[in-house]
Amino acid sequence: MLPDLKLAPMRYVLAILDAGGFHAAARQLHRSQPAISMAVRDLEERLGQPLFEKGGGKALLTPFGHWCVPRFRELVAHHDRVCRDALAIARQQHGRVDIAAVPSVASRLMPALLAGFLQRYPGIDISLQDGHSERVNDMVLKGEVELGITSLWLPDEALSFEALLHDDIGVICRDDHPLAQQKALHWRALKPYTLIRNGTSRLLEGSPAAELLTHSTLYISNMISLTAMLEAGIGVTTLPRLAFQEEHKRLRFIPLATPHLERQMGLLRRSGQSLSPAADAMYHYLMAQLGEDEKR
Amino acid sequence: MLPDLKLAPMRYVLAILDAGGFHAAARQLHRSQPAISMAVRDLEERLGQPLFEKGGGKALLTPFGHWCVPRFRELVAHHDRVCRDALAIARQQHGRVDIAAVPSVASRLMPALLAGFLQRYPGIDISLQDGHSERVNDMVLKGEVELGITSLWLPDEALSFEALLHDDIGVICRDDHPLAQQKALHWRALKPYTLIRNGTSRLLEGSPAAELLTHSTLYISNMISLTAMLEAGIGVTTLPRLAFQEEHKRLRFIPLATPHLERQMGLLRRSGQSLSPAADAMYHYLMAQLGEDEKR
DNA sequence: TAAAATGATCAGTAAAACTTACCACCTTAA
DNA sequence: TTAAGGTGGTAAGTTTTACTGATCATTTTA
Repeated sequence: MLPDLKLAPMRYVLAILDAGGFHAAARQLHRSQPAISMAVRDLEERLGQPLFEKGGGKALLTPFGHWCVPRFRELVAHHDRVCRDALAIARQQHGRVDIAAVPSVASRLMPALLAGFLQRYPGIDISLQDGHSERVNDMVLKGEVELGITSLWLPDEALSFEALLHDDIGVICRDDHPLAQQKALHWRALKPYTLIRNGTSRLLEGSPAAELLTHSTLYISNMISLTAMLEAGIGVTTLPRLAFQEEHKRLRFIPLATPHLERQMGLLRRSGQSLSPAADAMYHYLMAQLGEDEKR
Repeated sequence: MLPDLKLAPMRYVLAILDAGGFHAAARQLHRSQPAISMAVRDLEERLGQPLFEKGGGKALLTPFGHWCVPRFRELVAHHDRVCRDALAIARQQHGRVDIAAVPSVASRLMPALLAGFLQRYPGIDISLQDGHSERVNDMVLKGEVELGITSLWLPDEALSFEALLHDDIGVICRDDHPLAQQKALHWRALKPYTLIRNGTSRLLEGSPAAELLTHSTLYISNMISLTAMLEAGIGVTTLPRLAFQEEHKRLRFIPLATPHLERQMGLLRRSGQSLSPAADAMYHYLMAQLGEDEKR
């Protein structure tokens, strides 16, 4: 019923009009002139009506041709628009990535990383939101974001995790605290002091230092409240180094030497679901940037 | 720069989604399954990004595929719409004809003809306007209408005329007029009577009867005024038979036997300019209908 | 665990699109 | 007038593209 009209002959028709003749169109399209003639004739046969007047020496449209040409123009323009947009996205010149990151990464690492990414891929829109590790995990799993930066949580069938960097656990205390001058600590050195637990305290679980948690009576989830407590000298806490905000002048970070604890930070994505071109660019960019940092 | 993305592979992609798989799509499209696979792979290569997830057994879209598919849908739908409309016009299922006709034809012949045409081509819009022969000529020449029905005026390079029917010239008089009972007349029989000239009187020119015009002092262009004059018994006039309105009970039409005068009615169109499909249908319809009438 | 799906691959083939060479026609300029 | 330079159309042959049929590797279903 519908003879499948191809776009190329329509392009030829438009070129004939724009260039003002079959020969001129052929030159413009880098085709031979007979190719144009034959394609146009074929198109006319499919339509069942001529598009060009046959008699005169010049290329003039029939009334039917006059009706067709504007629609051909629109259709070809539509086609080109779709192609251009699709290619721009495929080539990562446009697009959008939604990322989630654990607060420490989001605030300490991402600003510099995203600045570099934006420079490299000026057309890509980025959305970054932070959340604790379970939330990041969940957002990736539910497809709310394509990429997550978090410490490895539960290994999951539906998620794939690529390690990026290690983040050492240490103790945070005020500069006048007895431990403040130490270079490294054994976990037992903490026993005499008040330990404030926080969201990252679970990183101690499964290690000898877990014993400390059982004696702790204070839990603060909010980082601002936590630093306020520490600055007030109420006690000490453990944090990954990245989560320690160096701008607090009176607080010190002392690495925990025994046991040596670290959290593994990495890129989380859904397995079995490939990334959008933009997210793919982000994925490889982060791997390259942070993998490099790791080597130093 | 722009790899020319063809519509067929886009159709394949859509069919894969609709049918739920490569095999099902192949069946639906009456193609072999490898044809689908290869076309999709080619499309993906042109875009530079896969559209379908490769791992799993099922046909699932990548995020990039999800972005592309709605645009492919729109584009394909646009293409089909243009094709369908163009074919409908080419096949004379839609379209528009503008016609002009001399008043006698417009009022006496066209109603029945157009009724038949409308029945045969229900989708075609028709515009009919009347005017005297020079005006019809002019409208065709200026492209205001595609077809004109008129008596041959000046043979013109830019116009082509196809004869349709002969229209005999006769005399119109009231039923109580001395000539009213005649079957046919010689022009000299009119000499004693008042001759009212009208727009068609020029048809007498170039014949012996032209002498009558020189003695006529009354010219009425409007047909309603003319019949009123005739019914009032003011005089007689000459008219082509078609222009004589038979519903005037007191008026008689007597053919002019010597000289036998007739106007040649025909279809006028621009030469060198082909007709729109709808006008072409009208052209051939009129030729067939009136040519047939002529034979009877 | 066999059977029946899925999609991918490869060689061969049929169809399309294109090129080269040539023709017929019209217009323009010497 | 003729010849040159333009128009587009035609025919044979070649390249490119699109497709089929047979076959394979996997995964899913029974």
